Amino acid sequence: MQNLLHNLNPEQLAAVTLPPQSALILAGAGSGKTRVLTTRIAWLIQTGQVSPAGIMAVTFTNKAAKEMTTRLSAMLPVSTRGMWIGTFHGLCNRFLRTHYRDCALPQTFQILDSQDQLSMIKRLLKANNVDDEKYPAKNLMYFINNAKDQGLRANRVEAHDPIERKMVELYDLYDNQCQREGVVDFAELLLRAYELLQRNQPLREHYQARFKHILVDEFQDTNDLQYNLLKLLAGQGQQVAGALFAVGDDDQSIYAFRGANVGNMSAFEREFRVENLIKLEQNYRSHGHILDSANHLIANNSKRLGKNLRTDAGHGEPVRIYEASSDLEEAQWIIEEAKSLMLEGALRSEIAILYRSNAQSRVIEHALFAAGLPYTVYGGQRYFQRAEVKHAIAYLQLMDNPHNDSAFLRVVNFPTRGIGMRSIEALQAAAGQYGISLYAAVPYVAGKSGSSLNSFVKLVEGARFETGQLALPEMVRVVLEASGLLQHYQNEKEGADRIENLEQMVNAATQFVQEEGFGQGAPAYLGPKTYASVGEMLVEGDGVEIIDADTPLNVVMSPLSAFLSHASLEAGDAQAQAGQDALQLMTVHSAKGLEFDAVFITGLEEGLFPHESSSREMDGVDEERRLMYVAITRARKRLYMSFTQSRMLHGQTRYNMKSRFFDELPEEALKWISPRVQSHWFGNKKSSWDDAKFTGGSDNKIAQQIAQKAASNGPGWRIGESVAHAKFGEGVIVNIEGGGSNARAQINFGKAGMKVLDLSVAKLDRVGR
DNA sequence: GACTTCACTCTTTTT
DNA sequence: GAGTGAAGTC
Repeated sequence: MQNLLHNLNPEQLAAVTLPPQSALILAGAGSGKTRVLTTRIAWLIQTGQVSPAGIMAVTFTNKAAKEMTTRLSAMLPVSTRGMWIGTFHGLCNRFLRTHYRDCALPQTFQILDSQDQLSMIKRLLKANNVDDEKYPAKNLMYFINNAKDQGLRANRVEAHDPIERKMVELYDLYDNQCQREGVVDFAELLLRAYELLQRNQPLREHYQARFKHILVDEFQDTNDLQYNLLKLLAGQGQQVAGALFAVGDDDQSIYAFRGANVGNMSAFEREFRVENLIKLEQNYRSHGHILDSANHLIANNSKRLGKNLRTDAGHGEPVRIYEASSDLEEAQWIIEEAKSLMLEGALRSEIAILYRSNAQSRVIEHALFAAGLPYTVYGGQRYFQRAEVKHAIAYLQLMDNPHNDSAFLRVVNFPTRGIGMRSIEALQAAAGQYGISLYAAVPYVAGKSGSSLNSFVKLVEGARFETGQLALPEMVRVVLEASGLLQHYQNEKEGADRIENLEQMVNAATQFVQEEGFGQGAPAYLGPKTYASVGEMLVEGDGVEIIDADTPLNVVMSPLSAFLSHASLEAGDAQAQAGQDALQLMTVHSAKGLEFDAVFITGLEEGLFPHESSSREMDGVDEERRLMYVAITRARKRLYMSFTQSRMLHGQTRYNMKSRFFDELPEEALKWISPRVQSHWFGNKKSSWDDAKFTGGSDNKIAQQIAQKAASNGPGWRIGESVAHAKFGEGVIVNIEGGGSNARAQINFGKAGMKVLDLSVAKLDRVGR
């Protein structure tokens, strides 16, 4: 045990060895919070205070859960089996699978991902003749998820106006439809679990008694429903209360947009009468200048629990800041800097390029590709989200639960088999009339379309019959063939990648079966029906069935059901080119929890970072600032920031001002390395930018256009230039009209808005540094 | 019914 | 720019 606790600093040690009471650990970035969390679990078990089955550890991402499990197995001689370690969604899924009857779900219920949820809502709107202009599907989806995240069913949502009343009505219809189809969305997983525990006392008491220690990672990201679920599980206010050990950092709360409520931290402190509050402020990750920047920036947020990171590492290198002329040039600069880092010996995988939104990766990817540098993009199009993979999954879903209409519609005519709009409409009418699924409605459709539908049903059932005894990977292989998907893509010109992805699915299934402990040859369908005979079922209280704590996944789920859950819940990290040493590209959001020797934060422009939509939301800019804080604190040794004068976004060029966050960084930690070039588009003055970059492609045209426009206005002002106005403050020239003494400039003054000023009259200053 | 083309919108982050 | 949905053509 000495081993376990050595090398912990006093605060970490105190946190790890706290008595079994509720505790709140304020853990700054890079302060070793995962270490504290896992060491505490190990310590609790090694000191005999709790058995593995008494532990529940909740995270938000699958990555974090996996990491925790790995670290624990390294620390503990005992197996991590029996502990409940996972994401909120993963654990709730497991819980609902175990108690599917008690929460009125079919044993093979399936999970809708956001895509499926949206398409389902669209269908619902259509079926009910709702004007989708007035009630956009996305809004309704947001409305529903929001309600669920707060733990509210339709009958408990307050409607303030007719629009909301209608939305509530649709919410109810939506829930009914889900129930008919035997599908649940993400939020529903949590809400069902919560309601079941709420309603079912013996069950609740069983779990309360079981989980002596509940540990929550990234507590600042919990939403109201998740917090309430934790309260219920911990048995807050009860005699047998479990200890809730919450680790979080209010400065890293970046998920308010999906219902996260930082207020849960102070609510927790208050409601659980937390006496043990420990701050971890010693940072082991970043050099001084980087940490100073982070501290300085985040100090601009008002509502904070208060925390300042310190480090023993020296100042290190200053933060380098670069102003590029365009997004292309920004990418070029990143590549040059990355190359020189690698010359100094940096590993490619230790260099991260971060951006605010996924759309920004395109330009950088392009440049990296052209430069021949290997890179990996995280997030974005994930494996299980790819169209061809979703198609294959849909066939599997239909075989496990034919009433999943989303799956049905996805593949009923893909590959095409002569079932068109009219057949589908007839089918939907029949299904609506009898209140049944599309699959179940097939017998009610007569005529020609009826017979093609029938053969589709036969296809699905034939596949099920054929694969009845096969193991999951073999089953997947058969389905890929039988569905005609493989053949379809073989005939397609650009189908090679897709076929590869489909074949990859067999591997994914093989790996999954192994990792989850399903027997190598276990039939894909078999599993749940056998659990009663395994003797793992206990009966308590009013005949409530409780499968014992240690029941592994393979007892409550068939390999197929489990695999389908996995596909929805894990989405598959963009198939990481394992082993490949590559540059890491990702959004700031997905960088959370990671660290790199060198980090580039790109696109630091007003409107992009902070994002323009943030100014509309309450405390939106504060959240953007926290996001920036997360980005900065990812870096160990080197930090780069960049912004550009012009950027191609959504098909048009935009001219943004540099991000306000630059003004919130400590000047002494920064080094501005952009060349100060006034008019690099004019031929006479050679800029230090490589003019070669304008020699080809569409950018060349844009550059010429801009140069022409600028030239016609004589020396002085050009588009993209930063200016200052006595009244309006700082701005960026977005456009210049006319010439000579008539020249007028359209200037984006950010806070003061867009203005058109007469250049011969307006008093403008150049903004230099 | 299948397939192509065109016009249109919506562009933040994700379990 | 991409993805969607509607309309047009075979």
